[in-house]
Order: sequence, then C-alpha cells, then structure tokens
Amino acid sequence: MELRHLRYFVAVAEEGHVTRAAERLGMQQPPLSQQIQALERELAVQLFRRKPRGVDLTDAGRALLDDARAILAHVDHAFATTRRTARGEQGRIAVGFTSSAPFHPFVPRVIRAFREAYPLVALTLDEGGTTELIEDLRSERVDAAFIRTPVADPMGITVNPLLEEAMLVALPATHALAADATELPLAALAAETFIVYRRPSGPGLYDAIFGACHAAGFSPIVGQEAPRIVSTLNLVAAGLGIAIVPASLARMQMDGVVYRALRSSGQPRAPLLLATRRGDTGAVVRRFLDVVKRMARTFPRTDRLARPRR
Amino acid sequence: MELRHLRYFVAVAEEGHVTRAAERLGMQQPPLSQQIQALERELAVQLFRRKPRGVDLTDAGRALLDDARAILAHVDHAFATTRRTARGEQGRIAVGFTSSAPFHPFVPRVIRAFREAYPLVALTLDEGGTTELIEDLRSERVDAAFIRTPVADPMGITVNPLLEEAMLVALPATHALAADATELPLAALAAETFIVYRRPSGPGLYDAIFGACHAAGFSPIVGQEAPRIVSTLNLVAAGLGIAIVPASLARMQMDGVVYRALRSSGQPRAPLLLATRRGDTGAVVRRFLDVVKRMARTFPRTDRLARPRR
DNA sequence: TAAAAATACTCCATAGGTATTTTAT
DNA sequence: ATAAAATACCTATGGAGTATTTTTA
Repeated sequence: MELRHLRYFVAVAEEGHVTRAAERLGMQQPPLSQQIQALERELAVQLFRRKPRGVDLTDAGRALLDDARAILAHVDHAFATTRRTARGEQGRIAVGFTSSAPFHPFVPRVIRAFREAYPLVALTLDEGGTTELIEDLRSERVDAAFIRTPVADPMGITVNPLLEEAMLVALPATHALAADATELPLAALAAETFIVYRRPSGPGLYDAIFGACHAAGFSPIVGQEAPRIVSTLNLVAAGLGIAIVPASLARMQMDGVVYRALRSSGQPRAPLLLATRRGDTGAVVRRFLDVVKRMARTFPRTDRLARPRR
Repeated sequence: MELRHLRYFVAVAEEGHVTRAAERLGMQQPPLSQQIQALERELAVQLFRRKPRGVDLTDAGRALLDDARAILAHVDHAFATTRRTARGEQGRIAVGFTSSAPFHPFVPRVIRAFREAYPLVALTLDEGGTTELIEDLRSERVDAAFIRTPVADPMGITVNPLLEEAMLVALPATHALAADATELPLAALAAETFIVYRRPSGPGLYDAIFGACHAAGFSPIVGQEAPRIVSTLNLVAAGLGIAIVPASLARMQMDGVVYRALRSSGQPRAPLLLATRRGDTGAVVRRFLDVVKRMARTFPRTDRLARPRR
C-alpha cells in the first residue's frame, strides 16, 4: 500500500472514468486499472462498480474517498511544515536576557523585528542572571541569551558582541556632584565610594570600570556589591555610594538617583552581547542570530562596536 | 514520495540507528539508507544528523516525525473503516415505515436488535404513507421500508413478506355487538357499514377484507374511506361505522373504540412487509435484510407467514 | 580504531507501456 | 455497435541485495 494507490484512487473517483483519470495522471489506462485492482485486492474490498460508460464508487469507496483526500492533504501539509522548519521559518526559540538587557532599546526592537519576520516561530522570553542563562543555554532551556558581560568559561558557548554603549555615573540626588549639570571627568570620582556589580563566577563590568579608573589615575574605593546591575540603583538611592552603569539604564528614572555623563576620553563602555550554543544547528537560532547581527550593524553609529584591534 | 518513505523514516527515527531500523523492517541497511536519502533529497531537507554511533533527528526531522506517525495511523484507520463499510458494519441506513407498522411488536424489536448488532451503523427512521415510501426508496431517501400492503407497481422494488397477523373488528363502544365479549363470526358484520383504508394508488388491505367477506357470504357496505389505517379508528370512535384492522392496532387504546376478535375460519389476515430496492448493493441494507428475515423466522408461530401455495 | 553510514554495483520485481479482448448496454 | 474496462504480454525503472569504502568521535 503506497500513496500512489491513494492518488490514483482519488483521480479515478473524481473522474468516474479510468481512461480520463489516466489521462489526468499522465499515464495509460491499463496500468491505472491494474493499480486500482491491486488496491481493491489488498483491501479485499470492491471500491468501484464497473459500468459500461465509466465506474462509480461503492459505499466502501465513498467511505475511503474522504479519508484518502485527507491523507494526501496531510502529507502535503507535513512536507510544507518540514521544509519551513528546516528553513527556520517555523518552530520555537527561547531567548534569555539579563535584567539590564531590555533597557537597551536594541533588545525590544530586535525581538519585535524577529517576530514580524518569522510569525510562525514561537518566541518565548526568560529573564535570568548571566550565570544562570549560560547554564540554561547548555541545558537547552534557552537557545540564545542577551547578556551584558563577557563570559568567563565559554566552553561550548559562542558569545557574539553586538553593541557597546557609554556608561553614566548614577549619583544620589543629594550628592554635591549632582548639582553640577555638566559632564564629569572620571577623575572627579576618585574620592567616592563605588557600588559595584559583580557576579559570583566572573568579573561582570568590574574590569571595564576599574580599568578606566586606573587609566584616569586612581584606584576606586569599593563599597557594597550588588547582585545585579538594576539593584545597584537602589543602593545609590539609599546614599551608600555612586555607581557606573550602562547609559540605557538611565531610562529607568528612580527617585533619589540622578545620572551624569562621563567625559568621553577614557570613558568605560558597556557591551551588549548575544550568547548561543557553539555549533547549534537549529535553523531558527541561525535566523535569529542573522536578524540580531544585521540589526546591530545598522544601529546608530555611537553604539557600534569598536573594531577589534588585531 | 510514497508511504514507504514515511514508514522507513519513522523506523529510523525511532531506532536512532539505520542498521537496527533495517533489521526491524526486515531489510538491509544500504537500501534503507538510500530511501532515507531519497526522502531528504525530495524534501530538500536534512532529517537526520549522522553520528558515529547512529543518527539523530534534526529539528525538521522532529517536526516530520509526528506528522508521519499521524499519517500512517490515518491510513490504517481509513482502511479499517473501508473494510467495515464494505462488510456493512459501518455506514448509514434510512428505514421508512407506515403509520401502522410500529404498532406491530416486530418492528421496534428488530430495530433494537439491529442497532445492537451494528452499533457503528447510523440508523434513521422516517414515517410516511406507502406510496410516499416507495417513492422515497426509488429516490434513495430511504433504503428500506416497513409496509402493510403489497405494492401495485414494484418496478425496481423488492417486497419481502415477513409476517402475517390476524385482523380484529374495531367497533364503536356503543355498538350492540360490543356488548358481546366473545369472538364474532365475520358474517355477523354483514349489515354493518365498513370504514375502509385504501390508498389512492393501490388496494391496501381492501382486497383481503373484501375477499374474506365474500367467502363468508356477503358483500360489505362501504362507508367512509380513511387515508391511513390509524385514522380509521377516529371514524369508528365517531360512530361512522366499523373497521377491520390488524390485531397489533389494538395496542392503541382509544376512547370510544372496542376491539373484538374474528372467528378464525375465513378470518382476513394482514401482512407486514419490507420493501427494498431491487439489487441494492449496499452492504448495510443487506445486513438489515438478513436481521429482519432471521428475526421474522423466529417470531411466534401464529404470526408466521402461511407457506405460499404453489 | 571501530562502528555505522555511504557508495558502487548487480539483480529482479513490478510499475507502466502496447496490443488486444471482454463486457455491458 | 460502441465505449470503456480488463487481460496478456513486454519493457525498464528503481527498490532491494551484496561487497566495499568512507566517515567521525
């Protein structure tokens, strides 16, 4: 029993005429008659009643016709779905992000663009800490993750740098420097207590900030450590110190916190990165990466990556 | 693209191993590999990732697997349905009956028995006049019809005699003969006005009643004609005359009407018949006829048919 | 290096073609 | 008498078998 038999059966049933059906199928009448007979023999059921000017369906044949059509349609549908899945146009993708990532306008923008470009892909979003997200990537709970810091141990993980942005100083509103409306040189913060974000297993943005301070000629005084970037702002509002945060965080206005720009020379910069599994063959993930990289290239110049020095 | 490809694909996907799948399919590994490749080529999609100890599904392959299983199951289901339909175990049948037929206990009994024996057959019931039912049979609105009178023009119709029953006199309750509790000889009705049932296109039970009366030595006085057997009883209740009706009608107790048996010698008898299309090839109809005929043979002796004299 | 899949080839079963007969009105 | 399906027979495509090579962790 093969699909051929069903295709032939439907053609004969629809034409009510073996010869005409053979014509429609681009074949001769005798082999078509034979295949129909083979089908009837295998089912041990008479499907057609032979009449002098054609054939017509028996009750059993009529019962089979609907099913045969449905089966053939199902086959077509399955193939279309398979092809779309292979092209990455259909399927599912789970995207993770750290708490600070969605403040960067690039992230919601790229998610929206992907959803529009691939409406048949079910995209789910999960927030998590960087360490957690890397673990989720390895265990395939997520397929891609927007993170803000390079990964310490990228075994099996590819980290794609996307954009960089300036960093700002977050000051308590009552702070003396907050009165100054202009941008600050980094050196002006030499006497301040720094609230830093540092995750247990890696440096976070720590190195970028400290490197910039050292270049500016001082070694920062470290106060409280916060578990995630967003929570540093709470500590700043409480007057426990100042913090250097990615510029996009300024979108979150928080009572008791004001932001001030840093003078561009020697300014630390915060990256936005996308982590994926190394050698992931999922076509949807590849499509997602394509969209993300393409959009990163067309993002406003100031946020583009510095060309890596070779 | 043939079902073979889907069967092979499912086997390989389930085993995760071409060689083992080939074993399960009772074939060698190379032709199986070839067929899988042919499937991938036709879809232009890679379904398996080849690994040193077997193969595993790509996303596209995983998408196809569910559909492939569903398609193969659908094929099996379709074939089972087709076979059942051919055997008359599944399908539909429309059964007609004249207004007086369901009073005969045989009719509801046989309907119930058929429904139990063939639960997958959808049986519908339609009441109608005899002429109407014969027309419905010809136009395939019904497939079988219980009727009470032979058909005048049975062109293309087979009428199967099933049972015969005695006839009773229906008398107005106020009638002098109603006081007499015992059975009556037919001759006692010689002076009565007969209400007869006679359909436009045929004799109905007219001939049976008149024949019996003539044999009893009188020619009945005909009063009103009623359109259907049941309505004769209304005319009897109204005192317009008496009627000779099938014994099973006595199940319908009606105010103002009493029934009296007729002495058996020369008693007219009413047939119950089943009309079907001559040469109907519908397996369900054949099953129905089988059940009806079998049950008619095992019905209480007094209602069985007189052996046709040759 | 070893297990498994892929390739190369051979064979034959059968789908499909051609010619003719049978069937049913 | 005629249209159409069935049968008989032939051809050749391609599915399946055997032997061998290639692949990859």
